[in-house]
Amino acid sequence: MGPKTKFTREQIIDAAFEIARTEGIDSITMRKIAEKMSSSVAPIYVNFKNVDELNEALIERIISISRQLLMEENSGNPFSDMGNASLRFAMEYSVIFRDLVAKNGKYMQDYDEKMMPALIEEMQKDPELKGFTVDELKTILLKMRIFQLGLSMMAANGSLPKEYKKQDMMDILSSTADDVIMSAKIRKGF
Amino acid sequence: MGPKTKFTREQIIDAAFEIARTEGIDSITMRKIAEKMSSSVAPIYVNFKNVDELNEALIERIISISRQLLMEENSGNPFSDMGNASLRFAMEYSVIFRDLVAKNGKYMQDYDEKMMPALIEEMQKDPELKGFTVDELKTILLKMRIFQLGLSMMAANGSLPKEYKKQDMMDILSSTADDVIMSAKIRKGF
DNA sequence: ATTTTTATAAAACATATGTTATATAATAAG
DNA sequence: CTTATTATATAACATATGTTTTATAAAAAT
Repeated sequence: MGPKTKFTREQIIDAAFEIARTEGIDSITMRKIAEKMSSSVAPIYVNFKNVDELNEALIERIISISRQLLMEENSGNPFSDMGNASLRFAMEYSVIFRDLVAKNGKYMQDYDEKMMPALIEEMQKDPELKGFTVDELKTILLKMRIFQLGLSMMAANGSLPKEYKKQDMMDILSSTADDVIMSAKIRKGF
Repeated sequence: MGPKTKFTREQIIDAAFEIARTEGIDSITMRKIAEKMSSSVAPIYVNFKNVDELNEALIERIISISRQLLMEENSGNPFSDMGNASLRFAMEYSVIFRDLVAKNGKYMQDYDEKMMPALIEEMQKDPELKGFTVDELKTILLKMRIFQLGLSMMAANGSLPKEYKKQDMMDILSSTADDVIMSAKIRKGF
């Protein structure tokens, strides 16, 4: 029933991901993928109807990797976990991170909106955050999501101070979280 | 000495900018520019050696517009002015803003590094910020730059809450600035 | 008035890229 | 062993795009 398969769907996605990682998603071409696998473009078209379908598979792969990074974080503090996972992704896959943030509000947005309710729930359990209304918690969360995006973006762009290491980034993230929460408490009169 | 010029360098940059504004910088092509001007590509090559030179001119135009936006802000508070200018740019030219942040750490970076010393100086004059060391001021400034980038990015991506207007964005920016400064004071024992 | 210069248009050229068609050979089915 | 299937390579095709060439006409210089 035909010769043995030499190039699998996964290998093709691997090659595409590697190009995206180093040169950016827009730099992917069928011929480049083939070259990276030392094949022709034929195996690609056996596994994918066209370039759009391949891109979908690539996005899935990227999402799966980001999910993996998040699962590897387990401090117990979901804020911190999401911040660290986001930072790690932004640093390890900076080109892709920039592409995603710039091009696709969509995926990020869906992802965020899916996480929001769970995060609010987690916050409500946090003794540190007792006494806040849901609206107040939402504001705190929004501020932190904004800061986290800015921080990850700067990390990906290399526009943080040169001496900044990952730990410094995590520190400033956590310090700003403290700022926001402490100020919210003071405003409430705690 | 030749027929009257029908298409000036400025008109060409205008057309390129309009394409960048609506479709993104990468979507600019010589033929699209020509079509927008109802000309052939010939006038473009009279005014620019090649596409790289045109892109340089476009970047200059973009920088000049962002400078213009900043000059139009004059609250007296340089923080607030930069934040508002950044937000306005992100909202009015969201596609270009995303392109710039994603592709060109370079320009943004040069710009930021040029502004930093002036901003630190302004902060030292602010009575609100009396008593902080330069390093402490730098940390406050960094936090605010990070937040501002995240906020502008979210504004450009439309990923802020739907009901958020520009005023709400300016409010949350200013509120977070308060958070950061208030917390810094408390840490110092003020 | 003639010539020269040059802004523009139109077409051609070179290259890149997605996609499809064709040929080949390896494997399974009979 | 023969045939059918199919994974792969190669080449071809269609389109997009940067750039150059050629032709034309308008303005200036002579």
